[in-house]
Amino acid sequence: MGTLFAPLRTETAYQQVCLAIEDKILARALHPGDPLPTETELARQFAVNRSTVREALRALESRGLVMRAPGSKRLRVARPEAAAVADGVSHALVLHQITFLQVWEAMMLLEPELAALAACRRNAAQLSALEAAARPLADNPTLPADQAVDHTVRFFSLLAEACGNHALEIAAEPLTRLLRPTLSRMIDQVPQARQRIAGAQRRLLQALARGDADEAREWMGKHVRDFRRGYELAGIALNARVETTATQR
Amino acid sequence: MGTLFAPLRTETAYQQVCLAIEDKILARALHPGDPLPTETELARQFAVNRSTVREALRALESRGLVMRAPGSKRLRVARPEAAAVADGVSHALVLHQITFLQVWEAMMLLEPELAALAACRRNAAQLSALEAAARPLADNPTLPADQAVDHTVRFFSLLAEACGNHALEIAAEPLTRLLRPTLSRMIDQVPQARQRIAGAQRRLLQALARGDADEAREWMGKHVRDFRRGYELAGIALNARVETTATQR
DNA sequence: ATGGTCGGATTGTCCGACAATATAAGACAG
DNA sequence: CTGTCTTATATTGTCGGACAATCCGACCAT
Repeated sequence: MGTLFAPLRTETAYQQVCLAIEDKILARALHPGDPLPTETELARQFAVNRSTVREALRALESRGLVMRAPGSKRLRVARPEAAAVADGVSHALVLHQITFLQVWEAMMLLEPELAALAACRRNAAQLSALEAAARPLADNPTLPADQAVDHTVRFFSLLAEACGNHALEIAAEPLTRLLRPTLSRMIDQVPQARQRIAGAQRRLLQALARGDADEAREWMGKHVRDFRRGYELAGIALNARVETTATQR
Repeated sequence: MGTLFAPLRTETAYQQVCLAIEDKILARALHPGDPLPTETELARQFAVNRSTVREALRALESRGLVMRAPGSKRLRVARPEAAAVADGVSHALVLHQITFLQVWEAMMLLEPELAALAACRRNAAQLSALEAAARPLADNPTLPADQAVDHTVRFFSLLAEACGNHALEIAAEPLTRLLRPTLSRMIDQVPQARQRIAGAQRRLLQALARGDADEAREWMGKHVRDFRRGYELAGIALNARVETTATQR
């Protein structure tokens, strides 16, 4: 077993540049919001060609470690937002051929506790944002499926945000995202789906407003369980691989 | 509130190329393992310069959607491995200034259930891999802290792998990774830490071997709770921001 | 302060080049 | 025919330079 030599890694120039900048960001030598030096300046400092720097920057950019403010040219140090991270994770899950059942199992585990935490920690703004997200579906029982899905998914995201734990928020976000593609089919084919969702959201909101963690957990459990039943009713195989819609960003 | 216009997005060429390839991969038009066309060929097809293609490829590469086999020139379609995804997530969490307490809270939620699932679903190979990971620490109560950390973390990873749910595995991996940097400090300063860890792992293994989900959940709960106590004993502030070690890849 | 003009700086994209080396093709011995 | 060696070709990594578009800052006039 004791291998004497490890396969030696010769890192290309753009990888080294990428790692160097990444390390500086993670070590907080560069703070989110700070403008990055210009490409020519970086090329000068690393003593490489501008093209090489650019390749490194594209790698950092795609991971959300650097971003540019909308309508701006300059790259700035950033921290990857939940949405960006979730994107990467959900892509990985799709390619790993995750089944709906696995996604559901993970949601069953996370979401109720997440709701319980949110009941204790949500602030007023988050609560009203959640109420706003629930309203369209509650007011209009014949909302087009697309919009119903949007609001359902958004409700989950807002709730995760309200739970006061970024780690859990980021863990949960990809799951709801994977729900989306099949959800509209389900909502279309199961007549009572909209009403069940609206009902669960209403009870959840009441629990959140009261700060009743147990009640919130309870209803989120019912809510997530409903999805599974809905899929069964809609005839969607539970062991079908989850798909993905076109990249949302 | 009602903004009339949305900020219009003009996507640059390399972004379009990147998205085009990404879509093809996610839609399974390109399968993992398939070799990608050469850069010149891609440049021809997209009718852009090779430099532009390269920038797109670097973005895909950094997200693990394409990789090159070691010692190979050609890029191949790949699926992001758990390790790669966890890397991105943990970086995000670090930059979001997650506290140890939040990481611990998330682990408290995930790990016991994950252990329970693993008890039901682990196969023989996974079990023996777990045993092998636990052995060094069990045999040698004075193992250097670094190695003790390695094996502790590895045990978590293997357990996640054995739970039979990729979604949960990928959700849990970043958490244990965030544990690592501070863990060696804790193990060094708390004399009984090694023994507690080894004991918990032993009981967990027994439960896993028997397929006893409840027992596994129970002991994983104790195990994770121990970390918190260990941190308190070591005088590590629970609301300290988690850090990151140099990139591991 | 607001709005308009202008020049320099910066990025996005292109072109062409070359060394290093992986890959494929061919030659050759067993 | 199979396996190994040699050679030629293709491909990538990196470089240098170029140019249009456009963002930024300064300067100016109201």
